[in-house]
Amino acid sequence: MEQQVRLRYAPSPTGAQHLGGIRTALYNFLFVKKLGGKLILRIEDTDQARYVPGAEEYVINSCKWAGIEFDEGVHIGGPYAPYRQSERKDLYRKFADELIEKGHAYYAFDTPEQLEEMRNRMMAQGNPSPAYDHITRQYMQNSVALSKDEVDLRLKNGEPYVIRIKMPRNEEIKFHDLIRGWVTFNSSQLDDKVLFKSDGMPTYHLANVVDDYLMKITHVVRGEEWLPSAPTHVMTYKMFGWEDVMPSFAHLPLILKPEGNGKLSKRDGDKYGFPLYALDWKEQSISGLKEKGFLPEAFINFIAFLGWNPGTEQEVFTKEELIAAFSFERIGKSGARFDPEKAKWFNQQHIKLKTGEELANLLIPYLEQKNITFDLEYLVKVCNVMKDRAVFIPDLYEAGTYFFQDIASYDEDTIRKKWKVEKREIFVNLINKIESITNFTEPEIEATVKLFMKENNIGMGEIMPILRLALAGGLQGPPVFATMDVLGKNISVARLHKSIKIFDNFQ
RNA sequence: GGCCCGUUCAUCUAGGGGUUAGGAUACAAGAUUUUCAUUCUUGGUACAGGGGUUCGAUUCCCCUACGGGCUACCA
Repeated sequence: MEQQVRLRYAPSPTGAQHLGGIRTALYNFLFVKKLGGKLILRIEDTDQARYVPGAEEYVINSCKWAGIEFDEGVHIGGPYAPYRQSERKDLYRKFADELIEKGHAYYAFDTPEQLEEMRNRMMAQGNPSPAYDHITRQYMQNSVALSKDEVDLRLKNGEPYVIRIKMPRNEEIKFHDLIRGWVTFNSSQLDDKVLFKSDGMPTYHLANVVDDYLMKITHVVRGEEWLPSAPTHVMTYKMFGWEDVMPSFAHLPLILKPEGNGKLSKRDGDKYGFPLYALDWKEQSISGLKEKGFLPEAFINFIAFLGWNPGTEQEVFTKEELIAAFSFERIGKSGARFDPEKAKWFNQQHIKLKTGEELANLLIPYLEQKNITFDLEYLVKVCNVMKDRAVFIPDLYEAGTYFFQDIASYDEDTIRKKWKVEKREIFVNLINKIESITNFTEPEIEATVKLFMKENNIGMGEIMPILRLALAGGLQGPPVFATMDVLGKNISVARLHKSIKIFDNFQ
């Protein structure tokens, strides 16, 4: 019988999680949904020095907004609780001890100063990257180099120590990566990583392997920055005798900065004039795509395409479609640069997919924040006529403020260009005609105005810009008749009358 | 420096021993629209370089270059 697919997203709460982090969560989610498995949210907070309060909530909220749902995790519990490594602290020690008993790990008493000295000495000898490895360990303060009596004494005296993995010499470590295929390392190149710190906490390397084992994780999907330490993890599984249940690995290509070199980093913040995060986090001076007016559907669609593609020409995907189309085989191997322009296009596409009602509901929080009052039914109408003109949600309002308040300012240059005094009388007649419409709807208005133009033998170009100017103050916007329909008869007519007075100033 | 992973238009990418190397974004031009936006049409720009293997290489192999990651009692 097939083992149930279980994946985990395991961020460390050291700051705001950017696009890359959410993309990792998303790929985990898509795969789990496609295969009907479980997704776990585990918090890897073994480094108390780097802990940032609020980071955990930020991750949870970001995922929630993006529509990434978990089946188990720190925020919802589950059969393998607790899901926060700091709360699992007591359970790691015995695994470290087990490795020591098996001869796969050892105590190391070296102080930070001694380690520093070792590195300086080796660098002075021409070694640019000194490592605590199978050679170095023989000359250091540890239970491999020291006598048993000495070690026992130090332990008895309560000397601080760490537990290091005893990486074997010259062994080939080969593992299959779902994205990269077979990857090979030689154990002699690997160092004796610390598994258990002197503060009583495990390091990532131990906690990660132990928890994945305990939580029956079947696939480890994480960023490419983990590839160099993957062989250490593979070796750890082997040392525990867990090879038969070792998860599959998938190391994702990194997301690169919009400009310049390097991977996207937590410290990139807002420096590109475009949010690189899902949500605002004011205390950390971080602004989010949500607050910018991104739709979560567009957000996941876009980040999914950063490194993955379906192999077809379809680009606009709903969440369900992404789940159906997703596979690791179609993830690329090279890093992808984040492109704000393409991101905007995705948002525009998803806005077009929404109904006026849906858009109105998304716009409401923005309007409330700006203290703009509105009628829901009216708002829906505005959204319907504005949606082809919006890239971000606030554009629905910002590109058509004249739907909500008096015209703030008229485009004077255009008035000078389009307004002809000799047409004044005919324009007044047209206004009267419009005022006489009883059924004030787009088709009615259009029929009336067009009939008027025909009777008076005037062209569209002579009258439409004037109407638009009178109703919207400028030359952009939805079709004039639709605009009047939305505005309603009272306001439309009032603005037309008022415009005459304004135009009169431009003889 | 060492180890590992990469390299197709400006960007995201498809493709794969013989193709006019395809799509999308951005950009430009045109059409539609009374305007803007939408939509549609058209256009330019890409297989990092050098060696092999082969009748033939962008595709397979090697080397070089370039890019990236890692190189902590951080994850």
